[in-house]
Amino acid sequence: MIVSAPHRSDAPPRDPRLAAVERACRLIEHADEAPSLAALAAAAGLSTWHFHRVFKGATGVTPKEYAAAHRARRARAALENGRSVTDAIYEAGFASSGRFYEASDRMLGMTPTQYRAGGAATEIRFALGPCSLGLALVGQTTRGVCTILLGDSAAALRAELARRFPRARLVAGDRAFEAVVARVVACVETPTLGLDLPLDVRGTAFQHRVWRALRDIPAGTTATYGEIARRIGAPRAVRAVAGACAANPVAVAIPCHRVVREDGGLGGYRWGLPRKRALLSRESHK
DNA sequence: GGTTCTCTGCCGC
DNA sequence: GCGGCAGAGAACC
Repeated sequence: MIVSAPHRSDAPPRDPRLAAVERACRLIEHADEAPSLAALAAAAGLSTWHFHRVFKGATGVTPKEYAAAHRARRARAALENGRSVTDAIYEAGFASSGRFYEASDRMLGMTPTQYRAGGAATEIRFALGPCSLGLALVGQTTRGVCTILLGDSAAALRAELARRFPRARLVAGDRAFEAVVARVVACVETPTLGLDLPLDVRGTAFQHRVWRALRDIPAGTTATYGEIARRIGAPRAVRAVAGACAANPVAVAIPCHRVVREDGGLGGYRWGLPRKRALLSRESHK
């Protein structure tokens, strides 16, 4: 899901600008090569600059990001259908194989050949560590920390890990890995420390924007969902922001607990409101 | 490494 | 609400 874009089957949106954005999305999806900003704007009957703003306001991502995400989706689909890597490059509309390989790391998290083989090559080391909020499960790929889950039951956390990474090979962490867990636990106990470990988080372009904005919220302060939406330049995407917060794969490292409701309420928290409350109170007293 | 394209902040209508 | 510019940065060749 890249945008909360309206679907074709619905009644046509009353807002003609939304309709124009929708048409632009379809244009991007059906073109062999991503249409230029100027072409999209012309089709929408707006200036390039204004079209760009309207598009981003409605979808939360820029036309280019939308096109890139769509291209990535096409490449994934082609590879999943067992096409050769060369075919996938062609079908997804990449200009050259060099670009494709360059992009594939971000897009697939692995080389295209590995992805085609079912992603079995991804290995995630993980371990559980006790902390004052219960248990923390930390998972790490060769690139960085890919998941931090909080909970009370080791079995439930392991199940959650397997559910999130159904194709990965899950390997119990060794002694060396304990250090990583310790760092994460320290970050839970003293959230103001932050986590200086590399992260390996996958998400849509929109989710990455939100997550980046969350990491910019200073410890000890909070922001509202609406503020985050404005900071990423998508003031109307408040609900989508909340969705991206909920999809945060690395608790505490990306401080989604610092996002609260406009009315002063805490809002929700994937790992339970008591944990959100505890984290916030810890930060405010430092 | 130069050029083109994208993106955003700002202003004017 | 919309157009337009400037300037920075990214993408491209």
